[in-house]
Amino acid sequence: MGEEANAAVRLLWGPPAKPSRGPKPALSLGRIAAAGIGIADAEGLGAVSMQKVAGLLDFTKMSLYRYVPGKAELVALMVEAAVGEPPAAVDALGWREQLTAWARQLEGSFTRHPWLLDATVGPRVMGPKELGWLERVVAALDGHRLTGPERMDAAVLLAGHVRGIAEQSRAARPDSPPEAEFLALLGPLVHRHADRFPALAAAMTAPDGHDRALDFGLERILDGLEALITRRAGGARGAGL
Amino acid sequence: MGEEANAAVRLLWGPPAKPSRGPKPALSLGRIAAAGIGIADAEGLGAVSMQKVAGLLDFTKMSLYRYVPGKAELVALMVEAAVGEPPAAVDALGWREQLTAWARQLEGSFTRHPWLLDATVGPRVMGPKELGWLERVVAALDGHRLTGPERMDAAVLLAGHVRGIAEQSRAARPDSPPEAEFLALLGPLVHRHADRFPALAAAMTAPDGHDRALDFGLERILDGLEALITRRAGGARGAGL
DNA sequence: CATTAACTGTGTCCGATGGACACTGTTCAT
DNA sequence: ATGAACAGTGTCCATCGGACACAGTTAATG
Repeated sequence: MGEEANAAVRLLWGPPAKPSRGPKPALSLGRIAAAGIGIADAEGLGAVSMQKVAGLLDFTKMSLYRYVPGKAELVALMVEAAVGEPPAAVDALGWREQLTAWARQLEGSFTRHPWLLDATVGPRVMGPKELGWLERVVAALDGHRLTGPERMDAAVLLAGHVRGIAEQSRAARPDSPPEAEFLALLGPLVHRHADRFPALAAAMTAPDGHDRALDFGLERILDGLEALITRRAGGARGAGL
Repeated sequence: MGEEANAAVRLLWGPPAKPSRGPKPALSLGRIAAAGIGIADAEGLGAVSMQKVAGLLDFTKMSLYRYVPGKAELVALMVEAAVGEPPAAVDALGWREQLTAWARQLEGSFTRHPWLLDATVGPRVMGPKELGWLERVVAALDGHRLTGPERMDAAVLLAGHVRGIAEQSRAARPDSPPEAEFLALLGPLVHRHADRFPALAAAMTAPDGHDRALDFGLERILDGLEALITRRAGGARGAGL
């Protein structure tokens, strides 16, 4: 059990390379991942196939299997390379500012590589960079009397929000590899059935720009966290535990 | 453009059936969707193929195409059937209680049908039931001086949180169709590289039960929304606009 | 009642996918 | 120099979604 998972771990966490006997590898994990990212950026994750990646590098499909155990691991490498390094911790800033910058940067990654949304669903092995992003959130919340699980939960909350915003703004974008006008389809649909969706019909005026939408949720979350932090800091001791 | 999208709209929103001339259809959209859901529940969304669905109904693969234009629309039907009806609005309850119940019920749907997480990524046409869920959030926030886009943003925020929690708790479940022990893999990984992830290593004690994790984020979000609502209600008029 | 047009389900075929496996050729350690 | 380890290739396979032509069935029409 977990053979394949361990293979992914070795790829993402293992040593960068080991000198060996035979001919020198003409390819590298980095080049393979970059080729995959190029395809995914241009045509979506669904267009990434072993054939296309190999073709882009002027190699045969099967040669890739010398470097990567399978497609899942290829995608894992692509994700790890595409999320990039997490933003550096700036101790001078407060936790609110740090988390705000974190969320904006993460949203930027999702915008640059929309397929990241598809590639990061479901149980998977996270690479060091992806874990680094998580680390930054938890670290920013250190020293505020939040328990370990609470800090983790806050990170999940923040990441989930950014994901949701990125997904929504991707659907609204008119380019996108798959199709388009889904938002243009949704508007008339809601208004045509305004009797069944009165609140929606009333609320759907202009679709909030995704910057606004990101900031709205972000400020609600941070306000909620701040309330918890100040409550813990020393304020009312009566609020049970 | 949008031909296929319109086909999906017709399937999800169109009339239930129209009496016609030829032989009576032996199948129905409902049965087909149910068969697909059965497979997805048991083996994951990836295991859902036209062949398997047809086989489960003792039909040929191609017969399904008489009912459904393609696999994307099949999945759309499955989603619409699996999310189920949104919780009824209980006017007696406050918005906090309504949204809490909403989030818990949605999380329940994701738990019952983990593949919903995979099926609801990316731009797609939403069915009436899925839209109904959205409607309930927006309706619950009516009458609190929030703008239309703000209420929509709040819905996205809430839905994103539930998604995030569901995804995390799916990864932690030991059954799951694809693989397992990803969380069991993550723990040792973090602690082995505790130098690179000090905050994570400190915070990763016990993985918060998913009930706790859901409620944590939920309360932060609701606190944040409440702060905004009371601020709008009439309090400080000095907070610009 | 006979005809006909519409509709349903099936069989066959296709291109593309991920992957297994055996094979040739290259290179380094001995 | 020789042999083991390794890189890249070619061939093959099951499975996928889907196109298309066809035969069987049924209801509306005369």
